[in-house]
Amino acid sequence: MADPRGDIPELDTIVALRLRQVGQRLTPRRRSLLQILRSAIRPLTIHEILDRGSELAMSSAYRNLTVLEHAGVVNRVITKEDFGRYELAEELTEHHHHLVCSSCGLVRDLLPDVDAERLLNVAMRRAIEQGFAPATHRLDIVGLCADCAAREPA
Amino acid sequence: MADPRGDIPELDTIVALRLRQVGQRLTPRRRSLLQILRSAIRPLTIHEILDRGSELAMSSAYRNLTVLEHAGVVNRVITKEDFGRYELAEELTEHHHHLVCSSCGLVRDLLPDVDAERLLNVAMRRAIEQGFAPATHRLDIVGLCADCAAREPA
DNA sequence: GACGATAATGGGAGTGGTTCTCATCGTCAA
DNA sequence: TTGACGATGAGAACCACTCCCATTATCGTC
Repeated sequence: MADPRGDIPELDTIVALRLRQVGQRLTPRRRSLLQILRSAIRPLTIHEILDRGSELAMSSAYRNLTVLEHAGVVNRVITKEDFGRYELAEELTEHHHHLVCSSCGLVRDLLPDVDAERLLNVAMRRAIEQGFAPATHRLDIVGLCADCAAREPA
Repeated sequence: MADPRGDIPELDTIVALRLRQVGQRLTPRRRSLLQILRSAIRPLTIHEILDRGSELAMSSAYRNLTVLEHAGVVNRVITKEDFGRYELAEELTEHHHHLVCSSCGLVRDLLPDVDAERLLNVAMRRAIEQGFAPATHRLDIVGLCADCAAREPA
């Protein structure tokens, strides 16, 4: 029922707290960046962000996204494309995976199911055995989106 | 017993075939690139490749890695670092996942286990339900490597 | 083995995403 | 109001990567 990207009343409060913990403030620019990311249904590129954000300098966008990422409220998503995409951190939305189209570069969110996540813990445990301290994971399903699959019969 | 990165007698044969299928040849440069990747225990950056490959121009390295990737024998790995890493395609080694250190950027291979793969099949099936045609997947376990964990008590 | 067509190579210039610099502006406390 | 300090924005700088093109190697054919 509740859309995970919908209203999170205390989002500002949470974000302000996180920022304060790393010695940063919640400025108007940062608030509008979060607003833009919150209303998106997929990770956005810098240009998509600038298009939606009025009066936002590119340098400020990059700088603030980095600050927000460091504060743990924004996540930089990496794909096969040669530029980054940004989304709200999972803790502020929901843990999810990505569908990545290898043809057109489209990235779409995919909510995982409970059973799948449980299985993943096994992989985490094996990481620990190797001296690694796992914090989270990234799962991308790579293939062709519906549009590209229709276009490429191969 | 058998090290997955060890000798694969017909590697050249397989690679030559794959290249021919996309209208390319197995040249000395490409052979040496494969040799370098084969002897590595983790995905290599361009600079690591150039350091190990004598007399290899950067433009040729990039061009040939792209050709090899297109032929399906090399895989470009993306991390949080702002440059790519290359490894032999899974079909020539073994399907595996990556441990990615969020602090120092280290990438290490992790052989998957049956349960983890089962999870992925679940995720793939759900991708199909959404009109997506999955071809492969990427699973990264993100956290702190042993060295960074020791350095950062947090 | 020589020749010609075609592809591969390598150096350097070009491209574009991202970061850095710094002068200016805004914010907050006193 | 003032002063200190952080945030902002415009553009320069940076760097991974790609493109261009003259040179060189490869392969089939005579």
